Amino acid sequence: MDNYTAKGIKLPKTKLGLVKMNKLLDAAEELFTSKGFHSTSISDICKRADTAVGTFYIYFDTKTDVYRYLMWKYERMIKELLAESIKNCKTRYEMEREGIKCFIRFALQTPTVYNVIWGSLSIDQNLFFDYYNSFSESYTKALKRSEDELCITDAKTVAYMLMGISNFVGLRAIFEQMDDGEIDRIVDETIMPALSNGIFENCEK
Amino acid sequence: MDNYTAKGIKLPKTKLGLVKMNKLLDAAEELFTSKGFHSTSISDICKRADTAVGTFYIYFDTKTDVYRYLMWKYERMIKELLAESIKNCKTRYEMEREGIKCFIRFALQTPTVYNVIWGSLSIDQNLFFDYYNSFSESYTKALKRSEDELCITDAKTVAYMLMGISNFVGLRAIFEQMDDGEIDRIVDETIMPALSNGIFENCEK
DNA sequence: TTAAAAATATGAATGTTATTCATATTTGCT
DNA sequence: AGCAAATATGAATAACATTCATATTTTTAA
Repeated sequence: MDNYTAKGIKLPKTKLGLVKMNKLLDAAEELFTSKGFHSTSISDICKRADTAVGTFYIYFDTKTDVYRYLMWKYERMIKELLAESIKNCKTRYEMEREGIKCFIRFALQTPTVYNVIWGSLSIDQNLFFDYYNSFSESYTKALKRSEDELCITDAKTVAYMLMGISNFVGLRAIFEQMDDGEIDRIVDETIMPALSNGIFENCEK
Repeated sequence: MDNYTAKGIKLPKTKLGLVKMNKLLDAAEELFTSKGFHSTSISDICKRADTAVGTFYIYFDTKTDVYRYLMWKYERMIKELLAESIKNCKTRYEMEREGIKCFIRFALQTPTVYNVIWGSLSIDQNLFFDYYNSFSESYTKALKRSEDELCITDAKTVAYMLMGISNFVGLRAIFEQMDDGEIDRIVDETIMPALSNGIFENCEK
């Protein structure tokens, strides 16, 4: 098995190797962002990284493995950002507000996160499944920890609802190129009131 | 311009042509959903449809155009199912309840809808963008028509929230292979109460 | 019914891409 | 320095999307 990580990536053993590999990863990320995964060729990546095609295959088994690596990177990044964003929150309400804002801001800055995560469906369904399973599990646990602040009976369904809201409003933020002010307004004035009072007329105002 | 539709598809003018084109469409749909877009080759499609490669290009400009046609078909199918599901509803509350149930049931029966719609991100971002733009516009208009039954100020954001909820709970229904009874229970006992009263403890019970 | 015109069918040819491989160069170690 | 391991290289391979010149079938209209 040599030096393989779990991600189809073979780690370099010299400084030169590390430099080359990072140049390849950066080039791939930049090109996936601007041109998309499938219209980026390996030779595009290698040209931008000043590297021969063969070198690419020293570090990555396939083009998909670069993708897999990116997905793993995004998962870590999002979890860290979310943890950081709610670290000073006192209530579950505040945590939801800050978590949702954080996710939407991240989506706007990193729109390729949708390409990578949702695009995994066309590459390996297990990647997609594992990603959302891991995410919904964390979210469900967090909601259960705050059970006394919530009036819900099925935390897992609520976790999926909240993930859906963040993801789809994040999508809209990208479509409409919102700025941070607009995100704050939408979360504070529409999403949080809806989560507090519901959306129907007979609810508390 | 000849005989092109808006979808990169050139319609046949004879019965033979229509038969061939439909065979190609059916073959493509089966292969895209089972193997995915990128691992399905034109020659795979043509083999399954008993057709020469060149014939494919009489009816479709590119492989992506077949995909575009499939997305358009799903879009129509979902919109028709939704319209049908709410046709006897009196209130917006009932419409949301039935619409959400309908979508989740459809997702469960047709899990490939996620592969096709979300997978479009890795094929042509415009496909994805157009799909959700069209959907959110319809949803927003519907919400505005029921404005007096809702306590919302930003219908478009709420439309995205509701799409997010349906899509993500639909995803969970697939992950956990729910049956129709479980879908009803989740919608009736968790989603609709959350949409009526919110999810936080201080809300109306 | 029939022949010309239009539509459709065909698969070999073209250019591009992901991946492999034999060979050359560089690095780390003693 | 000198040797082995690691890394670099780009031409070669195979598979693919798309094109095209040619053959066959269908429609049109006399």
